[in-house]
Amino acid sequence: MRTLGDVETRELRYFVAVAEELHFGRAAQRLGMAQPPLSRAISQLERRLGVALLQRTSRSVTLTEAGEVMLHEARVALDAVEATEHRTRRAAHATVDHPSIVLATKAGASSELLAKLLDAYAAEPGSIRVDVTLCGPGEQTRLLRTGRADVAILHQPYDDTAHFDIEELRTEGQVAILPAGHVLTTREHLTLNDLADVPDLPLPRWPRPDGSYPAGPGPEVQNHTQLLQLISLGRSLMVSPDSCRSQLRDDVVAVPVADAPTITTVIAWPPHSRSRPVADLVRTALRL
Amino acid sequence: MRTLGDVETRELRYFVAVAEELHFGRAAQRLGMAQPPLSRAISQLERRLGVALLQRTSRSVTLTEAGEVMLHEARVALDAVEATEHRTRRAAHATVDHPSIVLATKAGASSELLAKLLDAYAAEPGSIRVDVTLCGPGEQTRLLRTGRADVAILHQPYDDTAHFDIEELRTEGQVAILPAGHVLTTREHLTLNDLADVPDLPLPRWPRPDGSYPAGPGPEVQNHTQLLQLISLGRSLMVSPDSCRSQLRDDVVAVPVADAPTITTVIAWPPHSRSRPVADLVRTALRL
DNA sequence: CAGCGGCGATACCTCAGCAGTATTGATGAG
DNA sequence: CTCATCAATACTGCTGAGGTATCGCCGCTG
Repeated sequence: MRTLGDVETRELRYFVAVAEELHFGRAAQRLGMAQPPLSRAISQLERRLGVALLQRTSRSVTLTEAGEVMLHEARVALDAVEATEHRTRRAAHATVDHPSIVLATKAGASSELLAKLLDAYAAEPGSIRVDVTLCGPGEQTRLLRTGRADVAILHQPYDDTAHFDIEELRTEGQVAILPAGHVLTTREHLTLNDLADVPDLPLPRWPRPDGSYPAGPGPEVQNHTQLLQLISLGRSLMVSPDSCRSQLRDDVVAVPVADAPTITTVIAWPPHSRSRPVADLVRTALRL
Repeated sequence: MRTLGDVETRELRYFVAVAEELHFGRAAQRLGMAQPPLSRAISQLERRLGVALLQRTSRSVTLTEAGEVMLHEARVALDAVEATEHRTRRAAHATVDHPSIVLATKAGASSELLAKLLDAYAAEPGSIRVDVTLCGPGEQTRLLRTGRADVAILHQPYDDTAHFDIEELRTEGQVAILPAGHVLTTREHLTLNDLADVPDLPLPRWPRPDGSYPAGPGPEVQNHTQLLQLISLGRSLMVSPDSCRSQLRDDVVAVPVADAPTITTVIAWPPHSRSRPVADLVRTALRL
């Protein structure tokens, strides 16, 4: 008989799968197992905790309030376990191989800032190799939480910085990127309201984490190059931090958006990091 | 055959036990199991990770660099798993029972501040019961990490706030608490150097987390009441935040210590807390 | 309203792998 | 050289995780 206080990661993974799918069959498939043992594992978990996590009818599965909490906490815990594995591996690797750190950043964002940072850090005494991982929006925090990256460049308020130590690097307003020659480009300033319903320039649709796209009129895009091309073709628009102006082609125009949220670029790292190189990199960033 | 990326909490618990004891036999005893399966489990873990965590001779066990990382990360991960369990239980409990939140604070610290906070919060609309857990120094952070508490009052720089969201409540200098009539009480200010080696007032010795005491000349103490009594008997001294003056008996005297680190009292909560009551409590604290 | 289909739970079985006992092998101390 | 200590190995037993077959519940449909 297993005692209380002995939850295994396997159980957490099972629960997260069911809680996300809200369907035992699909969850089992995703986990590469049969449905009955999954059902059993979940109800054992519930019995051991003495807590109902799911409300099941034969037609549907829903989360209880406690289940919602569990889902949230379990994701965090699983990330921490995964981070243990990755960071240990990387630590071992660093001792034999050349040490390096992994920096995660959103593709196409803050590139001059990043370039300056990497140059400045490389010039520091005792600096090591920095592997830059370009990832999709919102992916950086996950890499950092799961230990696949050591530092990340994030953008408040878009990215959730809750689990990290951060230092602010730069704060800037936002501009709308519009096709050259469009009516709106004649204005000095715009507001978000002006941009919400421009019939000929619908907002683009980005893929969700699972790869599907939300419904809507705008074009589906995977990256900023695509989007910029669509904008220059007069098919869409975007709102972006001020600093992106330096990289714009001349067939698009930037117009300040007065009431768009201010973007703060931050450098983030796991809260208990004891990595000397990470500390050096952060210090370098703050001196820029 | 278990695939990579499937570390179980059991393995982490085993590793932490061995890494802490640096002795397979004792670790096995602590885990309530025999030594051979523990040895096997650890070497399986190493093989699966492809990383040497321990250097064993038949006389001693030491951690490799990767092992140090693993120990640190594994503790964090295990706390997160434990937190999952506790918070889920508490969430379920809250829905049937009366909801409440648990506040952890160091015994004997910031009592007037805390009293004011609890009163002010109780007067708020929608406030719920607050269970106060008084714990030993440094214990608060563990309660918060493992989900046994929802908020804590911490004191920088003593407590490690790395894993939490915090708001500063108060900053204050420190004073030395001395027996009334002692020579040092005639001074306007003291320095830490003045206090380091007062032959008749040795610094007290507090228990370590495992219950043992460090060696030294000072008296062993378990709590502040004990220590205050020893001070009034002319056997010891202590350095404490300024605000403790209001609770002093008249047979001890407080003298400012010029170079002692400034103490910041902060309210801390887990970084991803979505608890409405916690947010209310923090807001109330900031308005004090 | 009866039959069908989808879905979670139950019953029962198999086997992987975890834990226990006994023993070996290595190494430092006396 | 011998003994004591401690981790690793060999072998065995059994718990419990996972698979298959099936049931029971319920919404849908003709």
